[in-house]
Parts: sequence; structure tokens; C-alpha cells
Amino acid sequence: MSIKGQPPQSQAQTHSLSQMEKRPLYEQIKETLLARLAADYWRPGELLPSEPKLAGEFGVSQGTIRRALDEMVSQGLLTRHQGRGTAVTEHTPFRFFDLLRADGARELPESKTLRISVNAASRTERDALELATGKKVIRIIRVRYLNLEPKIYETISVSRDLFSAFATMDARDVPNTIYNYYEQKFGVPVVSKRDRLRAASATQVEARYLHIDVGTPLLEIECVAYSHRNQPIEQRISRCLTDEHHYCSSPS
Amino acid sequence: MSIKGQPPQSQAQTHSLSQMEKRPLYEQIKETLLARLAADYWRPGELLPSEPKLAGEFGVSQGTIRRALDEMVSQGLLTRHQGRGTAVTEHTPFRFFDLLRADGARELPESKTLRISVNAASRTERDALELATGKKVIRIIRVRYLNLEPKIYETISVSRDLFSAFATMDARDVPNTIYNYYEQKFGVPVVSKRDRLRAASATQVEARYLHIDVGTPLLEIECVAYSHRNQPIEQRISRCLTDEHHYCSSPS
DNA sequence: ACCTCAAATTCTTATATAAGACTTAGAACA
DNA sequence: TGTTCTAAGTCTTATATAAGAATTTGAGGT
Repeated sequence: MSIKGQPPQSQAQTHSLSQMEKRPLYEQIKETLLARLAADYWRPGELLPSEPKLAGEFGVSQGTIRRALDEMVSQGLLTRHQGRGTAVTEHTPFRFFDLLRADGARELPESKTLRISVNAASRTERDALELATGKKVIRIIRVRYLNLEPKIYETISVSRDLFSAFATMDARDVPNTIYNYYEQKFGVPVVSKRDRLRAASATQVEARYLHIDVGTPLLEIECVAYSHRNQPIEQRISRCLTDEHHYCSSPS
Repeated sequence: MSIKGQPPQSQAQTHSLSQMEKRPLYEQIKETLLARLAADYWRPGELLPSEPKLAGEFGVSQGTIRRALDEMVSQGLLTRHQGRGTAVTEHTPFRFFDLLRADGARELPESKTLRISVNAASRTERDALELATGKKVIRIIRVRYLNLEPKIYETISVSRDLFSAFATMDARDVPNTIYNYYEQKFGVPVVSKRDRLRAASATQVEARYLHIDVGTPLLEIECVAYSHRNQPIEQRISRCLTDEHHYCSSPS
């Protein structure tokens, strides 16, 4: 029984990759790992146990672990290096920011929060965030600067039930890279998003903050951010001045 | 030798998955299959040989074939069904059309070609299509209709060297779903694309064709379409009226 | 400071078994 | 005689495991 390299103690009971389950093993394992990631079991940048170790822990072969990890890598959740190990991806602040300069370079925007308010969710907010009628949302309105010039007028909506801490927060304390904040303060990582884009005209308010004329064409990006299991986390409507930048779709 | 179902003639010598090669087998196989796809060795919708057959042909195990096929499936080139087989994906006309109605439904646009011309390639065209200085392009300008209303003013640019047949074509004969035409007439399938989006103002010409006022905000989509091996095929600039439709990014 | 070697890791390939889908032979029935 | 249904058989892809190769890292020696 005393095989060298065996993991310490008894820890083989808690996983229960139920044999009765119809779903394939690698999928159950992926789900478990996903849950751990969501629970901050491993920190971003941290190395996961090696494939053989995980295989031992779950009582399956290395290849099965590998398949689960492969899928998470293709989702951008993990990063692997031969000879080194498998790490939790550290999301750069750029990960979900798709406005590029003409030369293709990315600039990190600065942000100035204008207002935080609590409102009844609108129809589109309820649809996007999958909220029941009567639920409330917290709205954060801010202006974002690229190369020190105001380029984006942005309205962020989140469920008050999930992010009540925002309601009492001072506008100055709203962090710039807010997805990181969701992950660190609330333990809710944003792992995917879906964008819808239109052309629009600058309103009076937008014109004032973006230093442009009323009616100037703006690129409107309506973005819904999702956490694990496709749970919608945030709706964001960004109205962007695209004189020096453009939105870049991920190559399909 | 006369095994039933055997492909005709001798075809087992040409593969040469050179043992000297440093690249993994599955990658070399993928490359070969990709080349066959590009050469129209199998037609869209057609079933490929089964995994064991391919394994036998290439002299590798089924798992290795599987890995090559898996990657091509994830790129959307192949479609697999357990128990049936692996087929070449038939691209619907919608595959690369990202303008959706508010309810999320897709409408196939009608097109009216306005003009076909041959010009020296502009700077952006040369960049997009990777053409040498002095090379010429064929430009196709057309209006596209959604639900019978003019919504898109579109300029298509392709290399004259590759698509000379366009130069002498009557405007009325330009097909609506032009990617299919590339694949069927020129044997050049479009397998991916990259979009860049901006907000813009309708010019006088656009205003006339789209039945709108000059200066109306339009969504400008600059799209470069690629064939196998990332060869750029076409640049397309679509200026879209987004009062009833919106651009939808593929979920990342 | 540089080189060598050993240990740990992921990567590649192969093989075996399971599960789903289509085909066809043949019985049952009209 | 023709039709319909059933079930077995055969083809397909899906899943799981194992073993050796390639790569990185770091310790130890020169």
C-alpha cells in the first residue's frame, strides 16, 4: 500500500465523480476545477498541481485530467508551459478591452466616475442580467480617457443583490479596472462577454463630457459580462468616440 | 488486394509525414488535410473517410488522426457526429454576416451592385491584402437590403491577380453571397475574418442610396477575409444603418 | 560565471473499450 | 404479394488509459 509519491493522508472521498453519472469523467473534473477556480482555491498566477498529482487525487488517468485542462486552456482560464506547469491565467486589464489605436496598439483607459445610483432595473437590464421584475440595479456612470482625452461615456449596471457594496461607495473609490475588482472583492471572475454594437449620436450630456458636438457619431457597445456557468454579472453600455480608435473583433 | 471500399489506384506513397520533421505528427496531418480541403479534395457536406481509414492511410493511430480532426472542428472547418462520420462544414450564407435584428434573428441581405472598377490599390488595401506596391484591385460597390430596406453601403476590394474574372463581369451577375462564389468559382474558401468597427457619418452618396440624411451615424465595419494559412482574400468596408439592427461579436 | 546533469513537468502518440447511428435481414401482418 | 416493424450487426465517433519524448527548471560542480 505504501507507494512512493502517493498524496498524503486520506483525501480521496470528497470528490465523488459519481460512477452513476452519465456525463464523461473529464467533464465532471472540469466542473470541479471550475468551481475551485471560482472559489479562489488557486490564485491567479499560481501553479496548479501537476497532471499526475491531479490524476491521483481524482483517481483517473493523466489523460483524462489533461482533457479537462485542455478545455479550460482553450477558454483562456489556464495557461500551460511544458516543463513548468499549469497556471491560473492572470488576466491583464486589457483582456476585455477591445478599443485599439489605429496602429493596433492597446492603451489602458483612465476613468472618472461621475455618479453612482440605485434604480429599478430597466427592461433591457433585466433581460441582460436575468433579473426578476422589481429587482434593483446599481448604475455607475463614468467617463474614460484614452491618452488623456475623454473618449468613452459609460454606464455600468449590476445587480444590487450581488454587489450591494457599490451602493455606499464613494465615486472616487470606484476602481478603474472593475473586472479585477469583481474578482478580488466579490470572488466573481468575469470569464466571457458578449458585445452588441451600433452607431449612435452623441446626446447633450455626452457631448459635454466628451468635448464634442451634439449629434457626433458614437460607437455604442452594449456588453454583457458573464462569470462561470454563463451567469450574467454586468451590463455595460459604452458610447465611444472612434476618431482615433476602433473596436476590434476577436478573429473567428 | 481487391478489398471492397478501397479507394482507387495507388495513393499511399504521397504523404511522407517525414520522420525527420520536428513538428508533431498530428500537425503535419492537419496541414495535409487542410491542403486537401483547400484543393476541394472533398466537397462541402461530404463525409471524410472514417478515423480508422485515415489512420491506415497515414500510417498512424486513430488518436493522432482524432487530434488533427479535433482542431479542424474547433476552427469550424469540419463537423462531426458520433456514429455518422466527419463532414466538411457547409457554410451557411449567415456564417460571416454579423448584423442581427434586435430580437437576435438573422436576415439574409439582398444586394444590388452599383459599380465594378479596377484601380491601383490604396494604402489600406495593400496593407489588408498584403499586396506589393503598384498592384491593382477590383472594387465592387453595392447596396444591401435588409427586409427590403437599404441598410448597407459596401465596398469590396480583391486582388485583380486572383480574381480577374470579376473585372469583365456585368454588375447584375455579381452573386449575393460572394464568399460562396469565391469558394465555388475560384476554389478559395473563406475560413476566417477579422473586423474593425468605427462610428462614421453618412456621406452624400451614402445618404442618397440609404435614404437617410447626410451626417446620419453609420456603423463602419472594415472586414478582412482570410483563406487557409491566413492568406487575405478580400477587404470589405460596410457602412451600416443600425436603427433596426446591430453588430454582434462572437462570444469570447 | 559557466557548464552539466537530474528531476519535474507537460506533450505526443498509441491502444483499448464504450456509445451512438445507420443498414439490413427477416418475421409479422395486411 | 407487399408493407411495416423489430432486432441484430456493423460502421462510426467518443472516452479512458498508459508509456515514452520533449522541455523547463534548478542544483551542484568546475
